Amino acid sequence: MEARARNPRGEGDRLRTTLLDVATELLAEVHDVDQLSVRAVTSAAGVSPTALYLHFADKDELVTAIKLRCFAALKERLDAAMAERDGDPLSALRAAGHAYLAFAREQPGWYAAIFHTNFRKDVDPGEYRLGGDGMETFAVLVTAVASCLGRPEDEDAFAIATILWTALHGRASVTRAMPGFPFPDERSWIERLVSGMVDAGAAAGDRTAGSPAD
Amino acid sequence: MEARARNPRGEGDRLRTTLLDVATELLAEVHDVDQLSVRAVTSAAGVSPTALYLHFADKDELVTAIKLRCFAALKERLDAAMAERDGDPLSALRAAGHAYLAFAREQPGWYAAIFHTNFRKDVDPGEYRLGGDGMETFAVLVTAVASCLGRPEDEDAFAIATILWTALHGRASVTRAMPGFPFPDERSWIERLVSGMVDAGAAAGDRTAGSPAD
DNA sequence: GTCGTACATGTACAACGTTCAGTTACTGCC
DNA sequence: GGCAGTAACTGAACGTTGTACATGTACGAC
Repeated sequence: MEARARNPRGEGDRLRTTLLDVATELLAEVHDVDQLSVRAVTSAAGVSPTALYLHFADKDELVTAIKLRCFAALKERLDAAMAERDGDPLSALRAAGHAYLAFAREQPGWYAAIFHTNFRKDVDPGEYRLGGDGMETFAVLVTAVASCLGRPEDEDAFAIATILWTALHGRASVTRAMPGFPFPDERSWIERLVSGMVDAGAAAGDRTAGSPAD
Repeated sequence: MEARARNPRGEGDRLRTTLLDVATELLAEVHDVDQLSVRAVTSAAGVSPTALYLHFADKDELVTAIKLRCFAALKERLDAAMAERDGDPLSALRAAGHAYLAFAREQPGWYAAIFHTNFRKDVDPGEYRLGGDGMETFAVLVTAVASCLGRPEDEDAFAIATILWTALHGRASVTRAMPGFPFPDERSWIERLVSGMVDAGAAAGDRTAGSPAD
């Protein structure tokens, strides 16, 4: 829609960034990547539809790039929430849970993009992975769990972290798909989840390691 | 594609069933409702594309009907798994967990359909709900949790059941979106989840009710 | 000035969901 | 038997989608 001057020579990549900016912005409004059309993105960027293909092989590649951005935004939010409770790992874990659900609630389009699956039939299933930011973010969770347990980042901490994450994601996902579902209030639910799993982990650790309980 | 004789008078509704049958079957192959086109469904049913609109207002209504079927299939699977362990609620809970993940793994299209969100902008958000079968299925989970705790189906049992469900759904969803994620093996993961949450619930119950532990 | 190339645009196509007017064939009525 | 009525379905067409391919345009180097 907007008038736009062509980029100077050597600066063609600027359009790539612009397209990503615009697409991310639009995604915040439509709440679903499938609702985000190539034409809507390019037109909002002030460019012809086919200009997108100078910077992305197809829409899928655009979406993948958007996913990375959304993941980074989520990571930022979680990091901030946990940093506020630095020194109190249990409290940090709860804060992360609230931040996670808040992000999913307030930015449903971005959140959904992270978990979006493009099931083209010619897909290489091993291709899909947790992007760099993703694994880093998850590692923060594992660290927090480990320090709650007062133990190194072993398999137990990892397993507990996966349970916390999947439960949070599950609640976010169910809330989106079935807004009517009568979830318990967020605070008590997260409290139950976090302390339940951490306590179980601590008990298991005591049994195997023989370390004293607090 | 197939040749097809028109239905006799008064039996027009048969096509509705046929379309649902065919669509459900195709969905098992394509793994994504968005990949399921009206034309593919109608052509597989041996009928013109527009015939679908004699029985469904739009594709959305078709998808909604499919969702109900998929939910019923999931419920059937869970019921069967839990029935096998009748009398041992903890074991039944674990079996349900395995059955749940197995369903999501073996019928990804059906499973995804259950949680599919049609985010048309003219949506009534309160409209989306856990269908009849859905709430029933969940109620079974609540019952199992309650009998693990040896207590009535109170808020605790409900809250624990939501955590179990969301964690299971979360794992299924993450596995689909990020097949590379290194989850702990299913058996130990479910064991940790179920016993962790149930133990926590039992401990909390003891504290509030003062009933003896077993 | 004119040439090469980086940065785009314009046209076109097949597939999609959907609308609406039209066709087919069975049923009850005279 | 003929004919109207209607249930069951088709065909053509529209706007939108992702995308391929040919084309245009302006700037820096010679």
